Amino acid sequence: MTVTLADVAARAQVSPATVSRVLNGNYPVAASTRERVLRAVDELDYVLNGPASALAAATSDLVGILVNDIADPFFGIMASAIQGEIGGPGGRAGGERLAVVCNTGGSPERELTYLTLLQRQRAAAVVLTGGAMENEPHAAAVAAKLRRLGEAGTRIVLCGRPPAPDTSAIALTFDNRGGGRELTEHLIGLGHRRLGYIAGPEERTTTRHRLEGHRAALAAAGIEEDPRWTVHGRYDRRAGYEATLELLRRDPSLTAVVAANDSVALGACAALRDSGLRIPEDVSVAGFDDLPFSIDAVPSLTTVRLPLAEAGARAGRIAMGREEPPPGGIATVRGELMVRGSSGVPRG
Amino acid sequence: MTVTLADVAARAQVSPATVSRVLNGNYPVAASTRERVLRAVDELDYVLNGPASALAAATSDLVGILVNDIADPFFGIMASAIQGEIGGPGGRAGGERLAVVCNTGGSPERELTYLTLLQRQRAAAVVLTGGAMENEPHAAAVAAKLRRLGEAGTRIVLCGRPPAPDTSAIALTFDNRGGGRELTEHLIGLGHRRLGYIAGPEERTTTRHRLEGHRAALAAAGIEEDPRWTVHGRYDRRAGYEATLELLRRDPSLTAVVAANDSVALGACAALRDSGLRIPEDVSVAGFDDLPFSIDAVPSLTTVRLPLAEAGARAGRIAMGREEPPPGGIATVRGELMVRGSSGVPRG
DNA sequence: CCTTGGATAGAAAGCGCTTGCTGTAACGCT
DNA sequence: AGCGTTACAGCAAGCGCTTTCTATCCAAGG
Repeated sequence: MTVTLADVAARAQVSPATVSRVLNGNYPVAASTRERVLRAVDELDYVLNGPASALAAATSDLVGILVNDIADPFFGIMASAIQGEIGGPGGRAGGERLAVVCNTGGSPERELTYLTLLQRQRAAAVVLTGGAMENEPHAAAVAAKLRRLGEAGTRIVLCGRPPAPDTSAIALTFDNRGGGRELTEHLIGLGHRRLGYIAGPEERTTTRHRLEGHRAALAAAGIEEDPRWTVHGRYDRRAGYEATLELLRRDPSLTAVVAANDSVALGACAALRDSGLRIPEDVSVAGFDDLPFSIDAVPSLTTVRLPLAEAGARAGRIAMGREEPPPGGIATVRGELMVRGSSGVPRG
Repeated sequence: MTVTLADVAARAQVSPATVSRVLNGNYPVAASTRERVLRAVDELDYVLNGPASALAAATSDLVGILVNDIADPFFGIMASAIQGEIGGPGGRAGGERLAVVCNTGGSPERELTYLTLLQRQRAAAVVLTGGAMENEPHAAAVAAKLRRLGEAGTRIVLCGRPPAPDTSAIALTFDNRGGGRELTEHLIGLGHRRLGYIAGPEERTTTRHRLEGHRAALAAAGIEEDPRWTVHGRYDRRAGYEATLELLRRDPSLTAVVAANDSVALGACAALRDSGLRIPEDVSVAGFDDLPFSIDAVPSLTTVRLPLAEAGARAGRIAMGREEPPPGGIATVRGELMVRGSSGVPRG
């Protein structure tokens, strides 16, 4: 049936142990023997049995990447960068590791399920991307899971996610608060005093941090915030569209709309246009993340650029043990304000 | 150290065999025993050892999804849909399957590497998304790999990819040719006679099929194509921008630009604007795929909608054996022309 | 009251690979 | 020449689980 190590060994006239060692290249094997073995492997078209190998060696070459929404380029870009650092050489058995992307869809249960599945597969490393849920029992469950994974030797890296105390997880955290604050300061600097804010889903750290930054900027400028100015919704275009209509209904005098991210901002732009308002003459709009399409919006989007690819690559290297973790296991990744056409001086 | 089946068995005062049977639920176990076992599992916080299980049972619960570019929503949307159908119950051991997304980056070598890795893991199924390379030796290598995977019992589904003859692969193919033709017919119908075409990378089936559709429409309308009107590039915004400038340089009298996909079209729009041309008054633009952001372009993009999520979901179900494959193992998925603001009657 | 059979539970043989330990040549040194 | 080394190669013991076959118990049938 399927070719096994023993078959290769027989064909190469050596013991299975020798074949294994040739394949793993972690033990001296005479060049002539190695060649004979490799030829046999080739001739028989042998493919290592991953599970058997993982069982015997008590390690696997699987690396898990958890994302909230794989259809969102925010995660896609990070995942791509992470995977780019993982696919390369550096491991056992041909130096290939299987980087796998798991889509939680933002669901706490699926997040835990995937972590269990990865634990079951004895993953070599796990990278969790994006914000975390602020739901206490869930957070505790995740922390417990991470602790157990860490104890089992799985390296854990958080990319764009707040640190997980009491775990061995390395955290590369985005400075969402700082970025949010800078963005709103920019708008205030232009003269805006009545700013709507379209926040992401509640109970997410990203949502809260960006909103806190926004409010900090308002407070620093002595602007008293009107509760009507904040609406929560999902992190997508549709939510931005609807939230904007709602904001306009609540207070038509708003001169700026700050969105939780770029997709939401795009929806906001559409809603404003459909309401007959010009951007930025009537209302300024700002996003967050600076995804590739943001520059193509008309007018192009003022936003905060997050170095997603760089952060992902770094997370990937750390997960592979190819880069030193930051001191204290925590690093903050800052965003950069990108001022573009969608923000301007308010009318009147 | 780590908890094993035997530990659970000891705690529940049963044999390991019984624990295994409780966990897999494929053999009668008295309710009282089952409960005792489950309690022990819970108390010890036991997690099955995936590799050991896969080895003993000669099957695994891994499902691979190959994508060309995970940062591109085109693939993200499909991957998300596929995964949505796979994550659910229906398998062994808790009914969870690990759907893993592998990013080939469009590289033939990585595609083969990933297929080998999945073969090594004895994946339960593999879904390949997106166009294939038209490089003969590579195509043959992939076909051989797929054949071997199929023989090993791995179910194979192609989603948005042409059929692979002589393999057991089920194919859900996008009608790129038909879509391309319809799109160009629309533009011709508006009165355009000089149409630039920004094609994707050569050697890809998707690129060729869309281009063939375009040319078929031109031919049907009796328009002789000028070789200067076609430029090849990558499937991203940047390539679209540059290709458009090149097209304009070659023939400033073009009245329409057809792009290989929406991202490219967005880049084309930017280039046209930067060249001082209005859309669609001076030049019409069309894309392909109808990704979520396309409707937010200004003007919104005329394009061909591909039912990515539906096709992905179907592919996922077929991969899980929960839906009958189409007759002959091949189904064609049609696109739908979406006429929007970026296409109009040519000037003059 | 013994037999028959259904329902469970256990014993044990692997699944295919890795690796510590045990040979065994060939080599270099005094 | 004799002996310690070095450099490979092989043996065999698992890794933790699944599953076939067998054993046991008990209720029902004769």
